[in-house]
Amino acid sequence: MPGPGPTDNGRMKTTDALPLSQPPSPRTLAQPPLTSNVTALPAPPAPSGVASILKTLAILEIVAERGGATAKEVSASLGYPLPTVYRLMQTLVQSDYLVHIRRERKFELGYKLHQLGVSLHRQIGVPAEVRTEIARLHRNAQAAAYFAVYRGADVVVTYIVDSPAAPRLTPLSFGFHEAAHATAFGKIMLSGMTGEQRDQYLDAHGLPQLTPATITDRGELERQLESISRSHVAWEHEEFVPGMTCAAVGVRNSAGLLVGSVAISARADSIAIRERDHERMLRETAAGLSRYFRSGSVRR
Amino acid sequence: MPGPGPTDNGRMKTTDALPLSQPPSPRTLAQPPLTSNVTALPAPPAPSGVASILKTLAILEIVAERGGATAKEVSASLGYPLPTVYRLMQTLVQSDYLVHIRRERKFELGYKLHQLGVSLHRQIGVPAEVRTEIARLHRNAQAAAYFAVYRGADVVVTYIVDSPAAPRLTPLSFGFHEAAHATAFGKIMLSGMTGEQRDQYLDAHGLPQLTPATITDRGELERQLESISRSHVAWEHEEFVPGMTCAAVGVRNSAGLLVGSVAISARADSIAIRERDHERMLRETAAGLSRYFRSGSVRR
DNA sequence: GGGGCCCTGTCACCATGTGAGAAGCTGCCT
DNA sequence: AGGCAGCTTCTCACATGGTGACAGGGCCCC
Repeated sequence: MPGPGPTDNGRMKTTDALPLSQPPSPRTLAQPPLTSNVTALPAPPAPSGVASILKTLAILEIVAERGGATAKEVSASLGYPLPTVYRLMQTLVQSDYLVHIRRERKFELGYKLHQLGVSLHRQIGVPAEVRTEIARLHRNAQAAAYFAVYRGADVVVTYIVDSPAAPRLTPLSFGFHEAAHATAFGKIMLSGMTGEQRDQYLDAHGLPQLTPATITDRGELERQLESISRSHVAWEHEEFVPGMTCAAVGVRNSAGLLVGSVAISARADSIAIRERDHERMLRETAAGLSRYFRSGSVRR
Repeated sequence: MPGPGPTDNGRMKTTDALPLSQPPSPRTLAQPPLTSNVTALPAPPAPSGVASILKTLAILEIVAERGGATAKEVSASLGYPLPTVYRLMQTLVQSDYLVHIRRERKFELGYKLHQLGVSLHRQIGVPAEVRTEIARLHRNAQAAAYFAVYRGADVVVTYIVDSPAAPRLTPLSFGFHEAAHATAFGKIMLSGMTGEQRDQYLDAHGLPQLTPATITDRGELERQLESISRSHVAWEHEEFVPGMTCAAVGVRNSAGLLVGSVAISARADSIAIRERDHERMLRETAAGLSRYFRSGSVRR
């Protein structure tokens, strides 16, 4: 068996069972080598949780990543014994989360995942007004345009309009909710939290260094958030993706609470010369959407 | 619906029918001993599979159906003890399949489901040529138009074009793969199988009666399939949805194998007068797509 | 301040999932 | 065709890991 290293046959704590190995989560990207000193940080995600379920979900994600996989491949890449893999996969097949394509001897994703994806979008529900305003912003600013909202404890991108000429930042897509400290819309949302909420959030997520310019010092971030809450606009210069810059403005509801934010991104050099223009367009879009969240109409 | 119900096809309406699902506490609950007599029914629910995973997936689906649910609601409607529900849901949260919205004390679907949905669509991958041809068929026939393919052991709808004036049959959407015996594209696919494959399929799925006109007799179905394999067109008159009728023609690849089928649906009365026209348009579309699957181009 | 929910621990039990081994089952190669 | 070499399913004894009653924080709302 091509298992990694010494196959621990005996009944041991299969501590390596951390199935979070492969998932293409942006969490694991951009690991600056740093000094390889053994940081005592409890970096590995807590292994808490029901093991068999984590295993099953890991299988699902492997199949998603590879665009279909055989049981053997799954067994090899996750290190689970073959009969276990079959049992778990059959359970997924039975519930329509996977499909077994016997002809090709492999498993692929099942249709239930389509339904769940649709349900997710329905739950998030971006109103048509938001969509048209973000599209308009994209056209006017000739930059990728985003809308993000609070959801639970996260800041989530819920709508994006871009084009080949003005593409989105690659890690950004619907559902993105990491790295608030390094994105413009993330900073807007952080600046709208109470100090306590912010502490809790930053404790949980940390300030990973994504580029050389990423703010990793808590004090510096706090100072910038302070200034953002006065100017009502957040900028981010190559702190998230090298060579790219972002700006965002908050959207508030009738109670004056921050409900979301509007953002644009563009190449750092191209946007620099037009900061004023871009800020104005952002502010106009945000004002229109704030009106919408107050009164149900974008028009003044 | 709650996945655990095997061979419960014909259950397609996504009504919010209370997920009675499986026995709440099958073992622990002391059953009134007497009544155990009979019920020699072959135990319709075959709860084969890993129980904890079925429970977890059932939770996921409850949250999807209701558009968010509290742990208590889940516990009540599935009959699982509260701590168990919390444990399972937290595991899902940890893997981004659920999100816990503390403010509203409820759980909603997580972003991983979006990624998985996207992966599913990528795996199924409907070519642009198919999309444009189906759209053209919809316009010309002024009827909802469908494309379905084999996938594993199923016949799956992968693309639909409809409009308010010519809406799709309500249970039909991307990923639909039930009731092959009652749909036109299903009949086309069944007619392209070997007798053995067909037997296996029908044994597994049965011929549930969906409307008064549904063919539920295996012999009658076989006879009709026979005739379909000669005429190369399948009709279905109110066998799937009352008042609606469907027609389908197969699409073949260079090896002459059936790879998919094209279908349209319309009100039974409106389509009746133009059967010839509709058949012709279906045949033209199917021929074009067959050319595409043979040579990579729709054009002759 | 108090009461009523949510939510999260703790813990002993034992049902449940686990994984080695081996037997079906295909389809491929010779 | 035969036989082989995978893939897939089954069986079974074991102890692990999940389970669920209970109880203790935490939070909001009355």
